[in-house]
Amino acid sequence: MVRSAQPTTLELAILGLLALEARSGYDLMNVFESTAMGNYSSSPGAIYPALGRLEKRGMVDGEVDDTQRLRPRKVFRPTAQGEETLRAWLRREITQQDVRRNLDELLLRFAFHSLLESRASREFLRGLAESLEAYVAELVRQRKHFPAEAPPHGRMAFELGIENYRSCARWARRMIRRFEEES
Amino acid sequence: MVRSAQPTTLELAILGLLALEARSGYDLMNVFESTAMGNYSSSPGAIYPALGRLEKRGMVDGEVDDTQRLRPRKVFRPTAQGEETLRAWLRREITQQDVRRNLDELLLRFAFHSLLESRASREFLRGLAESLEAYVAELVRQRKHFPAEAPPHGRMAFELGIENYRSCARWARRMIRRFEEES
DNA sequence: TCGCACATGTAACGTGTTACATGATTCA
DNA sequence: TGAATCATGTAACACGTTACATGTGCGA
Repeated sequence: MVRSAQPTTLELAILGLLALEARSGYDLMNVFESTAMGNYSSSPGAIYPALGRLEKRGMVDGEVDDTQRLRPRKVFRPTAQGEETLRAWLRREITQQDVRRNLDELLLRFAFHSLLESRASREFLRGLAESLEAYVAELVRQRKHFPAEAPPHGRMAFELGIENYRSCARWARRMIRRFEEES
Repeated sequence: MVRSAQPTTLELAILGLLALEARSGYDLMNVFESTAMGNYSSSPGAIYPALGRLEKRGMVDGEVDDTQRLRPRKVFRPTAQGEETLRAWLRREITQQDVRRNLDELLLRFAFHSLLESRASREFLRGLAESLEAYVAELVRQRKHFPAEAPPHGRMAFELGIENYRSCARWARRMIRRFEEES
């Protein structure tokens, strides 16, 4: 239970997956390899050390399962402290920084929002939509002042960037509406 | 001119920027900090060592400029070998791997395609669109076999992922058309 | 004289990547 | 017997992050 440096994204992704369902390191590797979470890297050299760190910090708890005929597996689940850390991460205020540099992480966070009350999700989505819309507005402003001699391909890539942020914002608004219809 | 390990994305981004225009480390920091290339991290602790590595490998060439009244700047431009490495990167075949895990890098590559003939860009875009469409098809297949008990928020995030890949594919197709209209 | 913009760097540290090592069980 | 799948790990290495250190000239 060592002093807790703030967890890496991989550690938080692992924590989230374990909160949904107890898993072994091998299970986690498969999730990262086969599902759309693939951008968070699998490979034993990342997973096992991350699990070790989480265990050392008292975030997860491993239990050996040798009921199966194969090599015994070590199945992890989050501790109370781990759950708390996870929830704190899920609830964290959305900053402009996050939207600019860590949009993927924000979406990962949202993916685990099933662990929170639906009220929290709605607030999260609202914050996300607002930050995205603000950022899009800024990008559009930047585009206006693009120097004429700027390379055309750079400009095209920039257009795509704007479009993606926009479509993400629309998605967030749509999800908010979906939540409101449900209640 | 040491044995050349394959360059990191940051190194290639730097190489591309220098190919567009000779710059100092400080200039590069500003580009990464103020433009939409912000996801590639600025900060002297990344830029200067990267420039050092590129110089050591004979990819870039630094020249001290003390015509200005301020502290002398070291302005870099790519060597012939650096340009070659850059072009090889820009032309590299697009793999499914790239689309899944490094879409950002692909877009960065496209942003520097002004350095190539427009024929190469069209081929790049075609490859990109095809890979994206194949990946979207696979994701849609995955979605069909989603277990019913899968957390709803994860599913929603997954939907956004599909949408983004789709919108990127549409962008690529649109850019191809734009190139064709020009010629 | 103080702070700011310009400008270049270094050192410690943690983490992901790659590659390797091991071990049990099942099936061809 | 050998390959495949299940399963857990370690070691070297390179890179980015953070924080620190330094130096110049200009304007308030």
